[in-house]
Amino acid sequence: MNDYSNKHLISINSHPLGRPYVDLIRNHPPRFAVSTRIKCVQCAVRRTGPCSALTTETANELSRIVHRRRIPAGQVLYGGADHQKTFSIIVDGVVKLVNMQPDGGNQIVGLQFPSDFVGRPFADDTGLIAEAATNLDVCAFSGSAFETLMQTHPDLERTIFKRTLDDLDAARRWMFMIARKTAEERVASLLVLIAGKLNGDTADDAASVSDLEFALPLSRTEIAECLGLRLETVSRQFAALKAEGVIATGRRRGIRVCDLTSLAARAQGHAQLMA
Amino acid sequence: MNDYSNKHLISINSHPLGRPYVDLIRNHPPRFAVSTRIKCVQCAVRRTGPCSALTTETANELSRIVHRRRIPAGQVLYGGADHQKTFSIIVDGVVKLVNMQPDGGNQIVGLQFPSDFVGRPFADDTGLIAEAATNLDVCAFSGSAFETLMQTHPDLERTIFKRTLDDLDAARRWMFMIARKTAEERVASLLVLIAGKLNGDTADDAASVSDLEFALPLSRTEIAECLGLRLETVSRQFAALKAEGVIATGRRRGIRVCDLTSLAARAQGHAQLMA
DNA sequence: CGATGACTTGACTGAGTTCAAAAGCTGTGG
DNA sequence: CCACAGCTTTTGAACTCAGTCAAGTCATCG
Repeated sequence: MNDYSNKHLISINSHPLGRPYVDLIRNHPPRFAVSTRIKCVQCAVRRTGPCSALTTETANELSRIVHRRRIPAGQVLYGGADHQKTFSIIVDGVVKLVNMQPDGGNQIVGLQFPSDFVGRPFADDTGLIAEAATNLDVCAFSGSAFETLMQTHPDLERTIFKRTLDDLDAARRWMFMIARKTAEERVASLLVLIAGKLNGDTADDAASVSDLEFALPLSRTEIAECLGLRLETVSRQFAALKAEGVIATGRRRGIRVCDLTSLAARAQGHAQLMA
Repeated sequence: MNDYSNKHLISINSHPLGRPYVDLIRNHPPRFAVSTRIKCVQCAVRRTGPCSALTTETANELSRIVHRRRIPAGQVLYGGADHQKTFSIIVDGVVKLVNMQPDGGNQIVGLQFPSDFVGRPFADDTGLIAEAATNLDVCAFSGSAFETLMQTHPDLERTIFKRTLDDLDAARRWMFMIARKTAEERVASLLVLIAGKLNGDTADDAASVSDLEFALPLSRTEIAECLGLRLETVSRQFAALKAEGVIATGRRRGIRVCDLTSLAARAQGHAQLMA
């Protein structure tokens, strides 16, 4: 047993994801985006990303216009003041889609994880911005080059189309969650979602119960903005889950899911059915 | 002044939309869907529907596989038990997209109006169903024929792609509304949305203030399911808006927006700023 | 007419918000 | 190393908006 406890702590370095989340969490001095050409063969998301669905010919065309970039947390990928149109495929890190309101209250309307596509073809401003929630590794494409490529390669367009349809389904499921669930159910749902995404949705539930720990990519405020709650409410729900041994929290947004089954049950509103 | 009052009534027949909503509201004995071939030139949505964006060649191909149908309120267009895959373009009426939950509480996650495209390419079950909220006139396409046509006609696929992106934006805006607004703001927002859609979003706000009346395509229960509220709450908000002279209600879901400016202000949460 | 279903109204309750204060974490500079 | 500032997060207590339960009204149709 390691030093994770209900009271504190953990060495995040040892979390099972094997991804440099420690790196992502610390507020590095925002360095300039590093742009390099990389080989897709080495890519962490080459099996699950949009590029995996393309013909080799299209994939080659894509790789010709791509730049691998590191993007610091907080940077805007699209939308907002500067409408520099770029498209990205997330290799590592999390992006939040935010509906910014002049009068303060922001609403996070979507999260994008590694292998997700980020961008809005065919429109410049939809009132949304995409912002790096953590430091990011992305494959970035200039807007014009990418849209041109979409025109000439129907398989690319169809791939993005399918992802858009999936995003739409996800948005509607999310909407249900916000509209109908209690605070506990919402928090549990988000934790299940994030835990699943950060594990690549690979682990079957039973097997991964033992040591599902990771660093939350979002602050309490951001979680609240996701769920349509106040940050105090989110904090209280975390405290409740912790008190019941369902989760444990560590330093610096470290979190361990101690009982995924129970957490998933709570996400569905069956807290009382548990032991 | 007609017989619309704060207490009651109106002749819905005379509403300014010029559409057969009276017909839609009465519960006709559900007749079998009438299937006919029609000429697109006569189509009420030929300027705004997806078909308007196609090359004449593609439009001709489309018109070859289309059937105009009347669909009674309550019928499911896709999803649910029978996954008969069809795609439709709404000519008249309103479709609701419902997230059905086994434990009762449904959530309406989207509304589709005349000229909107209804269907889910590339997937059979997404947990959603599309149901006619009113009687419907639609252009219906068999799933296989339509998807084949999409494969061979990129302009068709792109048109649907663009609509999907718009739907996604709309879904996310809606999400914001549900997550952050008060009951009054939600009800006002929905009324503004519906009023706009039923007028084809043509009238500029100021001009149409005088006589914006129409028949609500949704019951109180459905409105509540849209907004993440209970029907009692919706009813109370209607009562409040009526008491303040912002709207007037008529028989059989008839409604008149007496003060669109005030209604829009309330939708934004500025009720107190009004006179 | 009386039955059925949609809508309204009332009284009470409670989950989540709001306001306020304290505690924890992280980085800085002496 | 400690003290401090600027954060985020936690905790507490009072309040409020919308939910819940329960009648009651209205509309439509057989």
